[in-house]
Amino acid sequence: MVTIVEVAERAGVSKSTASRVLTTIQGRRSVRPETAAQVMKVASDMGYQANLMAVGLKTRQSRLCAALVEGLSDPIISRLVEALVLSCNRRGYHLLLEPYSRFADSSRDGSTIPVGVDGVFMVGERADWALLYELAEKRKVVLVGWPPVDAPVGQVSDDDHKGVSMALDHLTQLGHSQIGFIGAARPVSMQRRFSAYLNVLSRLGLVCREQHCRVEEAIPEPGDHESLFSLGFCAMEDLLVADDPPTAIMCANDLIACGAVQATIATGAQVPEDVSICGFGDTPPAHLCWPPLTTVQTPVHSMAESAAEMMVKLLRDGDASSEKTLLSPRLI
Amino acid sequence: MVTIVEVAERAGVSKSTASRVLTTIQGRRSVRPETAAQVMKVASDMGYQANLMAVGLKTRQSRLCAALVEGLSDPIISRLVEALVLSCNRRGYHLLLEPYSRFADSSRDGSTIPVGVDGVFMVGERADWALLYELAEKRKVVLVGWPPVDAPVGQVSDDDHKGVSMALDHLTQLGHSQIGFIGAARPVSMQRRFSAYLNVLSRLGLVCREQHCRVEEAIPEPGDHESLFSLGFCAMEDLLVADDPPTAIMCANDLIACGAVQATIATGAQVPEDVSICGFGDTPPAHLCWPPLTTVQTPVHSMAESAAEMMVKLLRDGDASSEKTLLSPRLI
DNA sequence: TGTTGGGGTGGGAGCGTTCCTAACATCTCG
DNA sequence: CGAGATGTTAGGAACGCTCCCACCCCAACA
Repeated sequence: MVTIVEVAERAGVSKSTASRVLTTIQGRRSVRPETAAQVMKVASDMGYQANLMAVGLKTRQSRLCAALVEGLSDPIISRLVEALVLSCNRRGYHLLLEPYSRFADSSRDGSTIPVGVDGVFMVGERADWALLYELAEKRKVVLVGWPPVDAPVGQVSDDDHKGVSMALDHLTQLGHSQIGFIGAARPVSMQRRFSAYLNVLSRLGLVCREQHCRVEEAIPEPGDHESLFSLGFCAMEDLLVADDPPTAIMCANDLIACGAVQATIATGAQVPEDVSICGFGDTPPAHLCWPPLTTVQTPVHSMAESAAEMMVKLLRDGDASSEKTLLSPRLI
Repeated sequence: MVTIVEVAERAGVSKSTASRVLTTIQGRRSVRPETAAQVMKVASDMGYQANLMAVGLKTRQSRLCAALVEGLSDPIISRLVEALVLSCNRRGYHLLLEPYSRFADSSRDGSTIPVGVDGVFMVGERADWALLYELAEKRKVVLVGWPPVDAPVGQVSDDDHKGVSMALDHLTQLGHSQIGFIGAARPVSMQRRFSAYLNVLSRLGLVCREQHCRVEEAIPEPGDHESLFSLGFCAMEDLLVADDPPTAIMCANDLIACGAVQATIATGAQVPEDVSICGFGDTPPAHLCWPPLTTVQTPVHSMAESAAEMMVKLLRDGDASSEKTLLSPRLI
């Protein structure tokens, strides 16, 4: 472990000068070029790396952010987190992974997030408002993938309405007019997708038949693939045996869509010849369906990029105003 | 931000005493019970939380570990990481998520792991030996899910051989004798599964026919679901049209198995009536197949638990000896 | 020649902890 | 009743760093 004083001694300068050279990003602040070069050389020769703890203690910022995530095994979440790590690193920040459910267990006071982390990303779509407000009091918070909320925190989300709209446009262009929906009443993202579905349908001049929609009341656990899959499977079985079944189905996410596809195939029908099925999220499961699923791609990379950018801006400017970014998805 | 001196002042003691009370885990070291209780009360009233940076600077340990992971979007990896976070937290450690690929980009000198993190988990099955040895020089390293390696690092892995053995036992009990295999030549886990397959087959007194095996040379990227899926799909299509096709297939992982199942169904055959298909990993995709896949469950939770335990032991005892743990999977 | 000014540099305090050492109080026993 | 043992507490240095402040030197100017 080589310290800055050792570097300074070897370079024949004081630790102040060494510090000045080593911490200055670009704007030189009055240090002779030769001195700077010398310090730089010695530092890299000795393999000097600043001690995170000491810097953090002194400057009162750790360049550490926490990512509060619930259900990392959810494919879309894991892709989002993966992208977020990269985006943060690119800006000189490291990411601390904190599970969310733990807060529900404990006194949910957020105290398990160590003092010293600069900011917190809350990623997922399950909202714990109490925790959010508490966290926002002492730290910068950026919500990723959450539904819009009225709080002084940064927010990045994908545009569900636009995604649904794109999907339904696509389906009507294929000639469908009887378009059903399968989803759940919660979490909020699914709820929003359903209302977007209703909304877009009326815009397109189509009627929504109640018997073409299945919105389950049971709230699936995050990351619980099986129950989502079987939700789609059962709902689809149900829809297919009814009179006058829909010719196309919009699903609230890919897992549900996979279930729906399998159910359709199990009854002997063809996808997409007999029924068109559209998913949402462009998660890995979408690639595991055969035939491949049509799906709305959540823009994980640009979401992560925006979130990280928003965080550094929040941290730099201390701007507490609630900034919101909505990103458009793409149809695959 | 409330410091320990403020707590001490309010409690009417010196900061030393406050520190003694607050840091002592259980074994009381000579502080009067009433004093301790008083300090405790004041601390919790004021919402005192020790400053991570200061503690880290002083004690020279941060209670921070880095998880070097490649391909978080791989379902088994994300489940493993999720479990690892929990296991670490339970032991008072926080987990820093670091992408792996970044090291390949940069000078792969591991310098992006901030000074101060106590230990590094390397999770995945893609081995970068150079990086490993370099890391192991200055830090405690625990390998999770890696193939066994001869280095002074902790190692936790699942028992591939046993898993394959269990699966093949199961298949033979169902009456199969013509058991094929689909996999790839890399990463090492797949390679090991194939050799386990050959091994177990001969133990069972069965012959391995070359035309029943497909071991692809192309190495799939971690987290690349599509290529694994299509690998399984194509290989299975191939196997089914051959003369005297196998009646059962052991796949090197779940994604491949999913592809194989879909390919079988696409040709009009029934699973498992006509062909039995077995996966490996018990990843979410296994639940998305219809009919549900038989699979070998990787014991992610116990792997994470062992890895975390091994890390704290390594950190505590400074024991550099290479400890290895093999954990048995379960058949689902 | 004395004064100013500014570029370049060193000294040192202090960030919030932990922990070593010394001091003090109380008790035990010869 | 005093020496030593024991238990409890306070003081202060140190961890590695940043940054404020003071300092020095030399050119420029009066």
